[in-house]
Amino acid sequence: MTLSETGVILKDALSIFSEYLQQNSLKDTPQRRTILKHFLDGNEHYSAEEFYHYLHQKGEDVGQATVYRTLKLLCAAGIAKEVNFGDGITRFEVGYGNGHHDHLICELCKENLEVLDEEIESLQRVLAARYGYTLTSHRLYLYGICPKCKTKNHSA
Amino acid sequence: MTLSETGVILKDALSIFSEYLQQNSLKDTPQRRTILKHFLDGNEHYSAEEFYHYLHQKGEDVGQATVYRTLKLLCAAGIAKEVNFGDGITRFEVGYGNGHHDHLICELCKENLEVLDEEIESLQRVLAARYGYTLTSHRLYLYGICPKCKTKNHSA
DNA sequence: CTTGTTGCAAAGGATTTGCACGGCT
DNA sequence: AGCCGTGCAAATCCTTTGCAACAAG
Repeated sequence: MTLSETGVILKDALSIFSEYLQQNSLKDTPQRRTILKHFLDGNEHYSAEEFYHYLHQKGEDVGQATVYRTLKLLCAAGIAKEVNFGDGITRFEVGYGNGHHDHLICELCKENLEVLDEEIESLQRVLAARYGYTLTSHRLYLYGICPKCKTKNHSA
Repeated sequence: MTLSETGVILKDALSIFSEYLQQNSLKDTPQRRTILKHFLDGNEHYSAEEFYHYLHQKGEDVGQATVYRTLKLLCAAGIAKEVNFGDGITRFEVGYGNGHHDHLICELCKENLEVLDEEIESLQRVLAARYGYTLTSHRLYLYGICPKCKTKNHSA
């Protein structure tokens, strides 16, 4: 089940977006709606370019520049978040209705889980405080081998 | 005190590099030695381009392509490591004689501390295992405000 | 001598931007 | 009507690559 199939996130995100646009005297255009709709649908970690192709596969015709511009806009509106797996490509994930999490990425099949451990989260604050820092955010990427790939490689 | 001022790291890194070059039938050129020497000296988180300019400030004349190629080589030899603060630029740090660590970055002054907490490290393994993953590596970036910047902003 | 290396400049991939036209409010 | 958004293509940024001259083993 994708996020938008819940029928809840989509509606809220749409209104958040409309509100954001109004408050910033920006315009509510069909392209922006299209992008938001499919972005919530996808629920993957698209790069701007991947997402552009995804849209075209879905029969939507939106310019590449508009995709880049709108994904940024969605981040500004708090609906999307940038993620960065270390391969130099900026990806985007749904950042609304979906709290903070870290990423657990299989090095073989690239499967990507969103994970969270409160103890780690709080130890990070403690660690930062040890140096006098006040933590504002963090990014944690865990790389490993997923159970499926472990099995596959044993039998191979 | 920079790493190379210890007089120890530099020597070891040089021999590791020579050894690596020999074992891979690669050549020990003046440019490669120059780059390695200043790389250890710098002890910063340079991007390839920054490092290229740094070299030229130091009066060394090495082509940009050679800098890119050699930094990669240093990574392959285990002397350098790529880091990625999330701004889409690949940076390099000394990865030899300097164990694993995470990064604590001040959002205001960009000061960058290398930090480590064993408890966090081990909880990461536990977290991955919870999903059946075997952890191979991870990257943790903590963003916050350093004590100096906190003071500055209070008085301002 | 053979093979790898260098430096240049051109190519590349990802992302941004200038501009004229078209669409919201 | 006025102003913002769109799409295109050109521009930019960072990085890689092809190639001919050159140097290390």
